[in-house]
Amino acid sequence: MPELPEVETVKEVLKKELLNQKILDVIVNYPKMIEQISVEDFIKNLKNQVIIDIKRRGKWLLFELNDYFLLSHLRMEGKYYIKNFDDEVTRHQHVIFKFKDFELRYNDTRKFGRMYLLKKNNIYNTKPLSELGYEPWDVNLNIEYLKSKYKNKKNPIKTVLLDQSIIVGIGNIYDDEILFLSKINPYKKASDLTDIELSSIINNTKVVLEKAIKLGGTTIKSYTSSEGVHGRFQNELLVHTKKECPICHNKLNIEKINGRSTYYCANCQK
DNA sequence: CAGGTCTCCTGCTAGC
DNA sequence: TGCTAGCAGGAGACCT
Repeated sequence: MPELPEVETVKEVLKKELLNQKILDVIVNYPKMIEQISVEDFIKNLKNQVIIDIKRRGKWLLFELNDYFLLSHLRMEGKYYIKNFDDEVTRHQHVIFKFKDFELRYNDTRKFGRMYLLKKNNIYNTKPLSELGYEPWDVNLNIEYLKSKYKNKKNPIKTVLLDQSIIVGIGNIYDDEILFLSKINPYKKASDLTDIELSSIINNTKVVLEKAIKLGGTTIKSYTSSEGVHGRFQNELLVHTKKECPICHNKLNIEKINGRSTYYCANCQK
């Protein structure tokens, strides 16, 4: 499941292939994937646009074109494949972008991914990007900021860390890793966290995500960032998917918190 | 405003 | 062996 490091990896892989390439045609096999505008307009507006840059904001991929930004959220299983024209189109390849010498195919088994095509001006102040909180490395992400955001949050910190309007990029896997490194029990109410705990969360978010980016993300089950690209961070996971605490060797708790499977050590995380 | 629940999807798995 | 019910999960919609 793509979280920030996986999207960062996809971005880098796609930049190598797609910069300065002109979109010649687009095929949409699953219209619900396109938000806000009709498939007809989506295709019409994309034709002849050149990919000037590819950026990332939170878990969103941003394809910068001449006149638009194409936003793509991979959600659970979205992947981009570079294919030849005559490669077989499988049932999970929902959007196909045709370039001069190859095709870019958006593949998504569960069809949860979404795309927006937005006029270029002011995209960071337009939904969906306007709803996002700080990047983990933003200097504005500090204890005072988290305190103000968490003040009225009675939900478990496990749940609140997933809230993209506060900090972007954390998904269910890295959430568990961050809380383990911070020695914080996932059930602890966000509003009850001390300054030291908030500081730990800020630091460990950066530590975990930076390391995952260096290793090309995490490959669990079906998720690969791009065809043939496998992350290696899964080898570094401390608690998520694990059975035993790497520090005290107690058996890890595996429980559902607000519907999300959560791995933690009840002994080390207070 | 905060929080709970439902929804979207399909592949996989536990259980019979 | 073959079937099905149930589960996984990011984020938005909708309700309280």
